[in-house]
Amino acid sequence: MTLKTRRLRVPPLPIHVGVSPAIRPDDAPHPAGRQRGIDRLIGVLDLLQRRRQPMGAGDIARALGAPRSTIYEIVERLMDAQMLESSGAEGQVFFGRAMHLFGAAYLHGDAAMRRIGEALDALSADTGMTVQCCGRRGDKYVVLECRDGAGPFRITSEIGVEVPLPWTASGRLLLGHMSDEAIRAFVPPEDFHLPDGGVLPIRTFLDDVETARREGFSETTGLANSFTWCQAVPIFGRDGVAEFTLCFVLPVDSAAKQRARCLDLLLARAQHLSHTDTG
Amino acid sequence: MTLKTRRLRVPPLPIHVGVSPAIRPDDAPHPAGRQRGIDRLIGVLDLLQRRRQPMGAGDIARALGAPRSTIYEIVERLMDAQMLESSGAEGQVFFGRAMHLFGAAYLHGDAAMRRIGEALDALSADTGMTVQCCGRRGDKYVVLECRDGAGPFRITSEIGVEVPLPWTASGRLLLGHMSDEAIRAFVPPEDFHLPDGGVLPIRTFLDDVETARREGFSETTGLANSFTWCQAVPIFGRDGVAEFTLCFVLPVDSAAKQRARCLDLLLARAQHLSHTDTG
DNA sequence: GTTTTCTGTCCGGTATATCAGACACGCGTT
DNA sequence: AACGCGTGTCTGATATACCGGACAGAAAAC
Repeated sequence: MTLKTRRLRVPPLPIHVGVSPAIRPDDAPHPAGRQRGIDRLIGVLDLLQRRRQPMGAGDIARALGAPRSTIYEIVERLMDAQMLESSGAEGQVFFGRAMHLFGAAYLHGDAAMRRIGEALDALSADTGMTVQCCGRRGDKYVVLECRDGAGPFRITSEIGVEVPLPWTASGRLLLGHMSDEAIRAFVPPEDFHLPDGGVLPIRTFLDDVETARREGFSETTGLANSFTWCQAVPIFGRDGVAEFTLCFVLPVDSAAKQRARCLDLLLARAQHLSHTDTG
Repeated sequence: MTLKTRRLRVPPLPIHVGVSPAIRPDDAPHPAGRQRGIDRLIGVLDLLQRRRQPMGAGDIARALGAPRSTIYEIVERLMDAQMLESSGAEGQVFFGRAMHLFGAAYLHGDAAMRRIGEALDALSADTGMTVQCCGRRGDKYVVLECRDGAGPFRITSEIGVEVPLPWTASGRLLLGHMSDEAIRAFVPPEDFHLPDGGVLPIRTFLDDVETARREGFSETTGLANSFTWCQAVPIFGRDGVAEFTLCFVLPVDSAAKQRARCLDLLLARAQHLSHTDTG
């Protein structure tokens, strides 16, 4: 239970237009002691998914605080199974072909996700704008699916990028089922620090969540960046909790009329996808 | 080392238009004895990817010849990590959200695969036909990526479906780097039994492979089914081996002129994607 | 009704996977 | 040369993960 605050060398995370990646304190707490191979394996995959770039076995071991010999073993086994493959420079590994097949099987098998994909296609075709489906992963917001907009200077995003919930319109909806206290306890304090250096007051965020819950949608701008206008609407699961969101990422200078049209399209689609019958 | 030939209840495998799934004898040989958690985990994922449908923990254990208690444990852990999620009926599990994120990271990170995806988009837009990227997984052919054609009775396929190599045009190219003896040793004898009940003579197949290697493409019909005309061209890796193929799946009654055009498009794209400079 | 079959959970023993550490090697710096 | 640093491989010891089997409850079969 050694809680190291020492900050290991953090490799530069890629910067993406539209959403900037989450700043993790560093990595999951190192529970130390002997761990199961399965847990090591999951740690390796999660690490690669967050770093979003090939890593060497030694780097992985260091980042996870795991024994090198163990990680070398596991990485080798994962490469046999094509879940990892050598990538980039000598000795670097990243996700392999098998992961793609597993992921495709998920998309194909999950009826909700398949319908959402069709909705994104339609929204993208209708408007030419960047549209996303987002959800929660741990205490972060994550892009689950997206269709990039058209045009020379299009705003794009990347599946799997994690961002603090308070930076996003979707975040206001995805926490709509929680009480103020629950939200305070759930969202890490550092996630209220915006990338421009400012700090979002928690009270403001809680009010935003309440407003979003009442109005059934959320619009934000100037949070993760200053050049996008984000619209998000909730997709409710059977339990009435906002499981996913549909989002448009519009240029901040888009016309009010177009914004209104996009929001209407989103609301119609999301209502159709939700499991609640009470519109 | 009990080699059970008793055939366990085999759940019906889904039938897909265009390509029928591979008939596995049943499952991988059960090595028996105590196994590592990691190997069990990989077994679970591979099993679900082949069966292509949710399974209960008990079913998984039976299919793998693994102890129930172990599989229950591992499935639970995988659900915690969102690599599996409950799906379908009570107690059934299938791939989860995390697998999708891992798979998307693979597609994003693998430069070759990303360029292939763009090529498929272009080919699909140009022709409106079903187009695929295929590869080898073990001794089977597998669809790695696809874009389905337009139209009311379109021919579709599904990422991840495995099929015996001799049933496909791509199979003739993917074995192009092997000697006759190597091919005989590599392809399971039962894979020469076609779904219509006929048997493909090995000699014929070897000649096909030779022809495909010489001509740089392969066309087949009447193998996996009788209503498609398949065209495949190789994408060579740095070592000169056909690592992927690009394929059109055309209706068998398509015009010769259209076929010729499609083949030309394929060849141009694949040459551009190959790592060989000797066009 | 009884019986059988399945599911999900729990428990103790032991085969072994994980771990710490050593080692050889390559590479860049002093 | 000597040194520091990082990589990849190997080994032996031991903490424990995996396994077999038991158990209760539900559901299906008879």
